[in-house]
Amino acid sequence: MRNPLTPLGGTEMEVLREVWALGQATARDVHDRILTRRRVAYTTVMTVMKNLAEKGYLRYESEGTAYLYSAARRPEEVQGSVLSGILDKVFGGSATGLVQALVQREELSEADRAEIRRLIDRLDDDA
Amino acid sequence: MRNPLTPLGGTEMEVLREVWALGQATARDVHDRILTRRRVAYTTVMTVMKNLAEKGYLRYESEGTAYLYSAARRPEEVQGSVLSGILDKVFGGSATGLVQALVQREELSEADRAEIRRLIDRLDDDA
DNA sequence: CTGGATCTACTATACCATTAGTACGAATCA
DNA sequence: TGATTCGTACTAATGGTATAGTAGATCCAG
Repeated sequence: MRNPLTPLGGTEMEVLREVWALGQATARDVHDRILTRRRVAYTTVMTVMKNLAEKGYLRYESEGTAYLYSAARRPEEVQGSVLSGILDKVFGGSATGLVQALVQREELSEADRAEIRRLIDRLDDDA
Repeated sequence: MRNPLTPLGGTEMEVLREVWALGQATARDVHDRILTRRRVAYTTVMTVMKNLAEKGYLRYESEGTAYLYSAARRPEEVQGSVLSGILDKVFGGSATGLVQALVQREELSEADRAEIRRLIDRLDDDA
């Protein structure tokens, strides 16, 4: 797409999250984990991982015959950039609008609410 | 894409937001507004609006020779569904993780922080 | 040392958003 | 009324993610 809403697709994100969870992973490792949720070909995972490496989201090194992949970017960085895009393009830059959408749609536990308050309060302290 | 991260593309979202802002709008209206930001052909906007209507995001009625479009879904509904997808696929369902990404990346004003606190506190009251 | 398993590289296809051109009908204006 | 403007319908190219098959290399077990 020439004007995407997000820099990554759904399968790319899914694979990236598995690599983050595993630390280091071969295509086989990631494929095995994804198979617990849905059916997808091993070669599909391979292709996606290669693409992610080309885009700079993953690195790899040879481990015997296979490639051992690891993340080239921290989760916070990637998640942040995806969210920033959504904030701008979907919420017109309104952070409060985004939070409103969040609390209207998701059930937040008491612990969630406390944690969010803590995150906000910490901003005040730093300021 | 067979497994998109969001149900709408960037241009679709851009057009939809213009229709929300205008209430009712022809392709010409939307095109004019988008042109203030970037160059795009009139027919492109037309195609996107037709697609949005097919997907159920817009309705239209004849107004003379042109079509007068209006939103078929409320902003909160569409924004909420986009955000839910992101929450699941990017943040693994962690609302606090999402908020953390938000506050780490965006500068929030005092007013923003107060508003967010208010949104959270209101959940407590309802409970 | 050979056969099956495993892995990568290469190739290919489908889908879909984005982008836009062309043709033709309708309305409007001079 | 003839020409120009405007609008839609149709057509289509383009790019990129998602998906996967096949061929060939390599490795391990027997």
